[in-house]
Amino acid sequence: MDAFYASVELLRYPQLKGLPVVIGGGRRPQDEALAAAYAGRPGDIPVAAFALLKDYAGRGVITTATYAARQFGVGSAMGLMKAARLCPQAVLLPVDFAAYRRYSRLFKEVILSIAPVMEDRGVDEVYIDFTRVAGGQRDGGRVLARLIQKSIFDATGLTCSIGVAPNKLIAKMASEFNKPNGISIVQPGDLQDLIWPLDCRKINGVGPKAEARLLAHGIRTIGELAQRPLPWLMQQFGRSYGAWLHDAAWGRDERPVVTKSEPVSMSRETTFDRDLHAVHDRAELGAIFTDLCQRVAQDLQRKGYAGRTIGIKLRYDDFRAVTRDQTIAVPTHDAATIRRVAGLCLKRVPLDRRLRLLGVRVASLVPVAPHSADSMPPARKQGATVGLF
DNA sequence: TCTGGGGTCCTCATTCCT
DNA sequence: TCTGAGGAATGAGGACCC
Repeated sequence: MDAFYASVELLRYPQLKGLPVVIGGGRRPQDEALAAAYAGRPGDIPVAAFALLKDYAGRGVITTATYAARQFGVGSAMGLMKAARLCPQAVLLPVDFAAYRRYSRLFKEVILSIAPVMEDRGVDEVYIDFTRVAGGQRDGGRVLARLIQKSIFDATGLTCSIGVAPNKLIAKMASEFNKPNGISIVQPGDLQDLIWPLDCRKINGVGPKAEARLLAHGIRTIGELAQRPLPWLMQQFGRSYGAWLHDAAWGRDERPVVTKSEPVSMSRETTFDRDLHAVHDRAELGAIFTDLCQRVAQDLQRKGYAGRTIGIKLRYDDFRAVTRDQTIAVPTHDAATIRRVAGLCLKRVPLDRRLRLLGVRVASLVPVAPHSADSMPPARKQGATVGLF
């Protein structure tokens, strides 16, 4: 084997695994006090203090759910109202991104102290190249994987699942084999026995659309995909995606573990409590719009970026989404400039239907010196520039 | 009573320029 | 002057991921 990679996933709130618990639904002011009760102590959540799913009314979705809750058919990305029908007795916890970031940093620090070549894949997932880690090859990588698991648990109280394989593609699939808190090792010779029986949907990069198209051709498993000739796949799915599917089915993936990356865009968006109309709810929409621009500007300034491409996204009440953007000559992170250009974009979309979502995005980023907290310009008063609609 | 928020990457069409 | 190829930049939309 040329290289070992592992993908690691945090399992949140493992101590609640016996109870049906879902996390999601956004964060309301009344959640703050509850969150304070368990901040920093994920093992000691006052479950009784939280709402039951059946009492929820709103537009949120589930961020994650315990295995006990999943038995009722609820899971990530499902609307909370639908989940409440399936499992009304489930406990609903509000999301707490500040806590997730804290634990995320902790768990990545632990890994970096053991294996320095790490790729960040979000709040609870990383790839690791431990080709050059001392002892990384012992027992096929199992010894090192165990050490990482134990170190993460000691530091955070959280469990994780680890997949070890010749490349990132297979390591990711392997990490799913043995959840939670498992270690799975897949060697090149295991492709036919362990990977080919899986549904194509298990490939990271095959989503619901690609799965449906594959099924339409009678292709369900990765093994069936592997049997299709490359030219046929390229004809059906395009040169690039077809070739990628073929490689994936044969377990080929040459992507390195990337330790550094620059952001491409930053955005803020919000779904309204109720659908808003550009004319009837003009003042409310204008205030939200201004606020989104200010928040993007603050994000850019805090992280030290400016961007040339400014855009908007909106979603109508029928769930159609449209985007518009415009590129300006000089990169900016100024809230008023973003507001002005985003306003021009807004003029280019039809506003005859009600809206459920509005977003503002800045792309084509370049690094600039970050603003320190005390040098940040004060946020402009909301409503001061209402009236673009 | 459906369907969040914050991202990346890809494709395709259009326009402008050489 | 006409036509066309090809590349870069831009803009819109969509698939996918955590």
